[in-house]
Amino acid sequence: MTTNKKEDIMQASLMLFTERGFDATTVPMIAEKAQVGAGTIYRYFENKEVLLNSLFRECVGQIIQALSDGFPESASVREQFHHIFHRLTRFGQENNEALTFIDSHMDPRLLDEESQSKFIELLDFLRRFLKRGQQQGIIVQLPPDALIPLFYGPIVKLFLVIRDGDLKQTDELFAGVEECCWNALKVH
Amino acid sequence: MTTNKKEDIMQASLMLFTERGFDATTVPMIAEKAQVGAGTIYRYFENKEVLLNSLFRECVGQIIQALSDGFPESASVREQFHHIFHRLTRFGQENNEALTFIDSHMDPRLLDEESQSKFIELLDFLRRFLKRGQQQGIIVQLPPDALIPLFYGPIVKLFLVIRDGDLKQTDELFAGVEECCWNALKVH
Amino acid sequence: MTTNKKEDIMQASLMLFTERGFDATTVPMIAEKAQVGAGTIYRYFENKEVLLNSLFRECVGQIIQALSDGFPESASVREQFHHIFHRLTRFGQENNEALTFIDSHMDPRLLDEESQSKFIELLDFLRRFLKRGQQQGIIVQLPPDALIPLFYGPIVKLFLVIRDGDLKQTDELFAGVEECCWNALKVH
Amino acid sequence: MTTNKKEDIMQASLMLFTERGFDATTVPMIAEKAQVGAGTIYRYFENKEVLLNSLFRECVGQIIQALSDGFPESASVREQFHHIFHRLTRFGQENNEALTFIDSHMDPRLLDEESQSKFIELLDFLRRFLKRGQQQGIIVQLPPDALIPLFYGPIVKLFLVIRDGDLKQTDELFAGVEECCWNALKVH
DNA sequence: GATGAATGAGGGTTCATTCAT
DNA sequence: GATGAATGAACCCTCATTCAT
Repeated sequence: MTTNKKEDIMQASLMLFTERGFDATTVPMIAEKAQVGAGTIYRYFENKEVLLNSLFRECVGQIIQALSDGFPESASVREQFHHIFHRLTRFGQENNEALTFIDSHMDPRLLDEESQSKFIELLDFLRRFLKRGQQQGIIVQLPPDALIPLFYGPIVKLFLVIRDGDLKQTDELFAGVEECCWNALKVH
Repeated sequence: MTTNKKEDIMQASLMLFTERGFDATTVPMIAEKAQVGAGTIYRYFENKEVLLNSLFRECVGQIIQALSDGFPESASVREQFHHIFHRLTRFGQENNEALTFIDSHMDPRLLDEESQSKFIELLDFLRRFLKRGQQQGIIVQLPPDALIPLFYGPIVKLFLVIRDGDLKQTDELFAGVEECCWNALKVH
Repeated sequence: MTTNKKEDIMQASLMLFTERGFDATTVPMIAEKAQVGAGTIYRYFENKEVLLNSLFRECVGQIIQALSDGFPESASVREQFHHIFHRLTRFGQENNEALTFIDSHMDPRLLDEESQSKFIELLDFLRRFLKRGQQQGIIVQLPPDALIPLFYGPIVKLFLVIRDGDLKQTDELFAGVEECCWNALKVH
Repeated sequence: MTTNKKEDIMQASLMLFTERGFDATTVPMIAEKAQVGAGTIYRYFENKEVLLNSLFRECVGQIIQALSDGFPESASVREQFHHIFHRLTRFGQENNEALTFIDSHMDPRLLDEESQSKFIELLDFLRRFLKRGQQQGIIVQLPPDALIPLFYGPIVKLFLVIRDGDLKQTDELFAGVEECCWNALKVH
């Protein structure tokens, strides 16, 4: 089977968009990294913006998948949080760019309706978890949208710091940060 | 007194860079918003990139100023954290763009040495605070660079959510988030 | 076979640079005359200045070629001078712009090292000829750099006058001028 | 008396136009060299092009003056040529730029009617001299416009070589070149 | 299907010229 | 009269996109 060009293009864009940003990434750059002709990209994606949106949806979808898959519905809130945190960091470790890419391309000027909906789907998953925790009196009573930044923000930033080489990713580190984030959320 | 054009240009750029990003902001856009001719911008800034760096340094400097000014050197770690959190959120409230602008333009491709140093100055201020707290056994023993995201990240994200209109900024909200962030940092 | 765009661009630039000068020639002008898109020029030449230098080197190279090719090494000084004068004027007749172009673009602000070297190569060819003539006591004892203007200058100017339509180019004219130039050089 | 600003501006332009060419010389450059404000230039000259033309006419006028003044109407052709050659080189020595400036700015796109007429006046002076010499059978029978390059061209080029520092200007040099040029013109 | 040469709209930037001081 | 800050037209150049091969 021939190598999957569409996959190559998406992989190359992901790296370049993450590294340089959408605007600073040129189509020829993507073509070169993906080892395809520039015109080939237009066979798979209507234009650069559509490519971005496909990529964005794909990445967000993967995260939602990672979070939903095997989610311990009936476990304790703490255990559910562990699942979320663990899956998020594992995803980040396996696919370092995706997390950063999503975070730095959440621009309504670039994302279409569908991409934005997809991201809201992710937020809703997190909101639901938080609300259940609040109903059980375990998670602090603040608007969920104010709570999400308390663990999602640190995770994203953490991978940025790691990527810059300023921090080594170890299980201890993630365990420590998880504990901190949980302390941020839980009622004391 | 004549209006200060340089100030107008910086103000306009700040808003546009924050809103659209550096690359998606054109010089004519800045000129129009600042109500000056496009050429005028080049009387004050060598080029668009220099303008970005001036702005970046200015904003980071203001934050450092806000944090250092009246910092309670001899107060408790908790009180010092309150100072930092309060000044940061007050700065964000008074100057909503600046915080977001800095966070979204920390690109080594765009920032020169001096700008990066200036930002490190800010990080060092926060690192010193965290280390003192750790020496007193009050703040958890994790690398400071892993701790900074635990309160700096949420604050930045919070203002993004606020700017998108999804959340109203109230004293209660900030007080609540401060408590959460402190819980994330402190030893339990 | 497709038309050679690079060749078209060089031909168009040669005419325009000669007619209007480098600074007064815009890239769109070149594109229009060469019947290519403006962007196409940048596929073949890094920028306008590189185009100028390519053109300059090409033209100087052609002259050197025309002079060296079949140069009568063992003939008399007079015959060698005839060769030089004849080839120079024939070159000027066949390629009217090139001579004028070179003469009017010998600007160290525009020419790079390599272009300047190439021109020195041409000068050296002429200097060597003059020195041999001086050693044989046939050409007057003045610095070669003062002698070159005595025949190279008039030839260039002659083609300027011709181009302005003030003079018709005939064999008699060139023969007459050659005789004059030789009289300028030779010991009487 | 205050320093003559108009004179300063012309002097500064002469140097810059000669050194860099008309197009590569900016009005602020002239202002700085002339030690006046940029706006001041427009008090004396309608625009940059008018300044060029004033300068051109002034320089050509000075040469005509230098040639006409004390011209030995009734002397021999050889003596008349000596007068012309001597005055031209003396002018070049005293005012190195002017000669080069004129030669490199003889562009119909830049010069107005009047400037071109003024230059024709200079040419006519030279043409008259040549025709008289031809009538006396002393100067070769070629179109005067083909003869002028034989001594005017070398003189201009000579000062270029001198300015580039490749040749020292001495009386012997000029005497030698004069002899050569005369040999080019005279009937043998 | 795949390519990359070609295009031209639109960006950053310069600079001749104006005009309020 | 003199100034130089301000302007905006016009430059050079980039790059998303097309299309002949």
